[in-house]
Amino acid sequence: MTETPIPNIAKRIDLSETPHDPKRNQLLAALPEAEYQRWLPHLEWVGMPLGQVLYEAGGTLAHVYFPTTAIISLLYVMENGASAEIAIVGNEGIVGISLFMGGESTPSRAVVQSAGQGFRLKANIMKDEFNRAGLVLHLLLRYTQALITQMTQTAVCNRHHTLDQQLCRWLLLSLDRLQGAELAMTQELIANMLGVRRESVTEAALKLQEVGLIRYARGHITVLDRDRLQERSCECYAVVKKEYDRLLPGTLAA
Amino acid sequence: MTETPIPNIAKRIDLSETPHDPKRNQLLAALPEAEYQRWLPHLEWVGMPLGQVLYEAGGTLAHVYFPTTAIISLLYVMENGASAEIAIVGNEGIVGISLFMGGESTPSRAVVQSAGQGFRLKANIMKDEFNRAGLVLHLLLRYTQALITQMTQTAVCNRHHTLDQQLCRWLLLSLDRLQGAELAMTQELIANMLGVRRESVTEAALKLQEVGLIRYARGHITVLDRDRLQERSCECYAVVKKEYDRLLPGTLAA
DNA sequence: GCCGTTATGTGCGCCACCGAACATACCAGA
DNA sequence: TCTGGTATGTTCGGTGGCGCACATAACGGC
Repeated sequence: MTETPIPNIAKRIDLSETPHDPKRNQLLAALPEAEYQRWLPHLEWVGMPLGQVLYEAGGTLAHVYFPTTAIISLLYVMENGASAEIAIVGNEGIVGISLFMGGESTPSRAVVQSAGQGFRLKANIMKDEFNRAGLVLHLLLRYTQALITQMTQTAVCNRHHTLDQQLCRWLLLSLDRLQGAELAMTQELIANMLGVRRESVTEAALKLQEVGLIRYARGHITVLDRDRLQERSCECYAVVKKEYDRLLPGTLAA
Repeated sequence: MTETPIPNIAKRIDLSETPHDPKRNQLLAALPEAEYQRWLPHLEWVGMPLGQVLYEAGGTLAHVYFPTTAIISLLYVMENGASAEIAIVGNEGIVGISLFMGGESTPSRAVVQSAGQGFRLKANIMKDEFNRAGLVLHLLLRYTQALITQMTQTAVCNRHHTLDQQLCRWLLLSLDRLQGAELAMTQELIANMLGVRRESVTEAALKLQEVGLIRYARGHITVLDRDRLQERSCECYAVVKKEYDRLLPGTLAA
């Protein structure tokens, strides 16, 4: 293959980049201006390197996270080490809903799936803001419902759809939470997310590459034809997308 | 087989039975007394026959439901008619969380999985009560988080576990939400819930019957050995159970 | 420019579940 | 007591994904 060489992750995504606008997180952007101004001094910019664990299953949450350019996976890891992704959170959302839902923890883990940046807010501040009720509360609950839909479709998809379809869905969900059409992601990692073998991902990815939907090269996927990817995907992607759009208009890109 | 004849559902569960105590729903029982007294006049007793659809995917919710003796399935039905259960709600919970979560509707359906009774509350009353914030809100949100855990485990279970294990999990979850050790449920219905073929359920149920864990007879399952059922189940059941107990102590039976 | 590491491609037997067609058994009502 | 519907049991070929063992290929540090 004679592709142009693709530099590695560390070079392409500069984690030391100067902090950018918190409003690149769509949930923060959707806040009423008064709340936003109140939060601003508490919003702490954070780099999110690939693989970083934002919180561990069962662990206490010290912060909630608002990704801007990073993507976070909510992952359940079983006793035997096998894993399955429950949902994907990007700049449309918030990581750590159990904090304001009242559980303080969840049995799942939050891992950086795609390196990038974000902001975080201390747990007690988040709780206080949430408990003021009003618009913030309702915004966060609507977001949570959208997240529930994503989890629901994950369950359905795991039950009924082929790996091919699931890979398409997963690429589309990830793409919606990123800028650009490229993903830095090895097949090994994708396999962990989808809860399948790495070899199975290889096979599925090869098929997509053969029909020209994506281009794959050592940890870098470029989506070449988003529309046909969507055609090939199962209905699950559309259901989730539609629900995010309905509950949080303008929040999701694409 | 020379079992004692088992009368059919209609005879065993008398839907015309006089209304019983709303506090048989554990969420209602967990309400502060002041709230409970305020809700009481609005709580409408309802019979819930097998198969009744409490709300349709995408439909507007006129009420929220508090099952007492009934069990409700949250079910996603795909375009091609295949289905998959997302979560089970019994007397520990409430059906219609999207009402107070702010979405008003969900892409999934709520169906009576086991006939029984319950109470319902008009949508606007529920919303008003929720928006008073305070204890009711936090109780409902903790419940929602427990429900999210159940959905999460459904996704994981669908991905990684055998039908045998899933059937055990499903029986245990259902049992926890019922009184007694008997379930009125055809294999066909269970197959719809688990999103598998009826024949596969037959096979799995036979195995369980052979080792003496259950007794199966034309739409009636009797669980004979709960402990061994749990041993045979995957970790998913325990994770869900533990999370309900943690978030809503004393709410789940067994 | 070499070399260990990491990422991807391939082959093989295996098994759980599918889809379909069919056989049996039980129940309910005429 | 017959009869039609409903619930359950059985069989068989097909297939998607698994587990394992390798082969290849690209990168990146020296």
